[in-house]
Amino acid sequence: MMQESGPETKSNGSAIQNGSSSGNHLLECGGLREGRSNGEAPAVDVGAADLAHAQQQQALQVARQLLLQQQQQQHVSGLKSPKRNDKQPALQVPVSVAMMTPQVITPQQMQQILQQQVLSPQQLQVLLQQQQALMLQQQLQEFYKKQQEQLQLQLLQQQHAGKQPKEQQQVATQQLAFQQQLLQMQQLQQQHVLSLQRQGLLTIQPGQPALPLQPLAQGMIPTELQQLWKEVTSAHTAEETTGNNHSSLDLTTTCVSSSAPSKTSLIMNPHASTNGQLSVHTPKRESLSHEEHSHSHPLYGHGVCKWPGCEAVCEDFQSFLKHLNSEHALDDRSTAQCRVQMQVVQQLELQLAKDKERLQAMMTHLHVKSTEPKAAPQPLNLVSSVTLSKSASEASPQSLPHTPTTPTAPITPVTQGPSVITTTSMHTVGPIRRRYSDKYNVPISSADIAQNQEFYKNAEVRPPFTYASLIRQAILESPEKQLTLNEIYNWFTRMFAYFRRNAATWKNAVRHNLSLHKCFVRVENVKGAVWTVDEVEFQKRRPQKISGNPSLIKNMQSSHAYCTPLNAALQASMADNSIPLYTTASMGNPALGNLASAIREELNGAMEHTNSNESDSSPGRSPMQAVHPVHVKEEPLDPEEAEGPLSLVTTANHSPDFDHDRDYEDEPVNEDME
DNA sequence: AAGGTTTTAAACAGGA
DNA sequence: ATCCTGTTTAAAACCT
Repeated sequence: MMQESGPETKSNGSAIQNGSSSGNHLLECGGLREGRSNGEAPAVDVGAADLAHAQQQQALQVARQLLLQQQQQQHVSGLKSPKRNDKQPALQVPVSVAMMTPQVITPQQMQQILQQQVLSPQQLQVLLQQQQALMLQQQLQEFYKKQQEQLQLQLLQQQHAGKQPKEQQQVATQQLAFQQQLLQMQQLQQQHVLSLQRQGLLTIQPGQPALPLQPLAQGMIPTELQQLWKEVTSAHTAEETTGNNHSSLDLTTTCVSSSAPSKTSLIMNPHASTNGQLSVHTPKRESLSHEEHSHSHPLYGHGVCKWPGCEAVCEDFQSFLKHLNSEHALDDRSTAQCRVQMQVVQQLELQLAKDKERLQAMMTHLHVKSTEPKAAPQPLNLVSSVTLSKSASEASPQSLPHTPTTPTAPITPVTQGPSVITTTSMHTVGPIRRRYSDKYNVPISSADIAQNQEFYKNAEVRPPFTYASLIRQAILESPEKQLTLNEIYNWFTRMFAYFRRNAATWKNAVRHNLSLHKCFVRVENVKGAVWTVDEVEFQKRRPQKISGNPSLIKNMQSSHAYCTPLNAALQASMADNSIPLYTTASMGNPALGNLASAIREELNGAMEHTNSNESDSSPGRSPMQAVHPVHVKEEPLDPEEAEGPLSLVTTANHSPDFDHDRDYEDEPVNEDME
């Protein structure tokens, strides 16, 4: 029965085969996504192939025309136009182009494209995103016009009327509000794109000009707008609105507002430094000098001071620092600007939440048949760190397009175009058997850490941990540090949605692992047999070591030396005590940040390694970057983050969702077969 | 590139 | 006979 499943997949159909094979390549290298998206012909009946092709061409033609129009408009407006567009199909048009061109596809045009159903879902999606971006752009421009008019009116009034303090304050207030709105709109667009990217929806391929965030932001604001901003800021300074009653916010600390941008950049930069799949950064950014990287400062970039409205050119970081201290010292003006920025950030966060919600609704709507509802709000890193293509085809080889929740390989049924939104974009993923070290490179938004437990509980995504690690975790979480096989099963199904299907497969794997690894000890009990963990053996099993940060490792080393002979429980608690160190350190690391098991594991691995071979901390491993103190410094540890990973442990045993003794039905491996 | 690890599949045995 | 548990082998993928 199961024997058949493997071969059957391979000989199943060309569509599926193509999908999964290209999907595998996809996993390996983001650059190939491009090729895949292009070359991928919709899986249609051979008889209809020509017709479909013609239709697709037609729709592509429409899309190209629209984009050409956009380009022309953009050219007229004097903006830089990427040159590759005309050569590339709609899918590959850089979003930045669309972002800067105030042209929206009419509903009719969109309808046309949609009705044809021949644009690949990716193409549709890009178009959709462009439309959203364009709407935003239009809003911005309208807003700009209105504000400009208002402002000029007010300036006139100010000149002619007597300068009464009240009016002055009013004007200043409005100017501030204006600044705020401008910034908000500007950042909203960035944020919007960013959010799309973080959802895994928007993928900028490495091969094409990536969306230049910074230039984009600047490009979106007409020069006069910036001029206006400067006027406003200077006017504001002149008037010295110390009282500033327009804002109810109390600027208790400047770090509040400054930490927000810094956080943003922290979120973005790691993304940029991954495999390029989700890269937001520009090629230009990539080519920044090492010095610049080492001096990364949220207020400094591209040799320019990024203080709102400043843009002073600073040749190097030192001069920037000087500039910062001299021009943006703690005074009323800076304080006011900070306050504004604070509000901007707040609004953006609100807006982002709304947009995310909207996106979720959109995807749910477009993806009725194959959406995993919980998948969208998940941290991006998780998606990228987890499995799929391959695993899905292995785990449920017959997974057909209609499979409701299986995050399958990019199978692209022509009749369900939109479903690919999730299968390809959301789950653009790594190979199934990635080990922890891989995930060191995967960035995470620290705020999402706490959600991961819920995520794995609800999203059918393969957890990036080995069976052995999971089994061990299950056992260690139990009060007695021992579990029956069935209880281990239950833990798996309780904690991971992924293990609620294909039970035969993973249960077999669990048993296999229990038997295979010496670290799992079977203990005869009155009621039967239970499984325990021999921690020493477990550590022997994994000589994988954490390199780098010797101090950190050494820190734990001493305690570990005493702990080694202790039983699993003691060691586990010891590891728990050390977790905050690693939690902070693993900020940029989704997989490690998620589960305490992984943290413990790494912890133990590191200590084991250090104990057995102190001088041999192999350098040059990217993983350690995530554990490096510099990150600790940049991302202050906040309680929520520190407790994120632990929450899995602490909440695991009282999950109301599942009945402990109720085993999930063994779903046949071929559940997806007709 | 080799060797170790992990996953998946499967055969088999013993007990309930 | 069937299911569960446990062991073992094998192959492939993955990782260092």
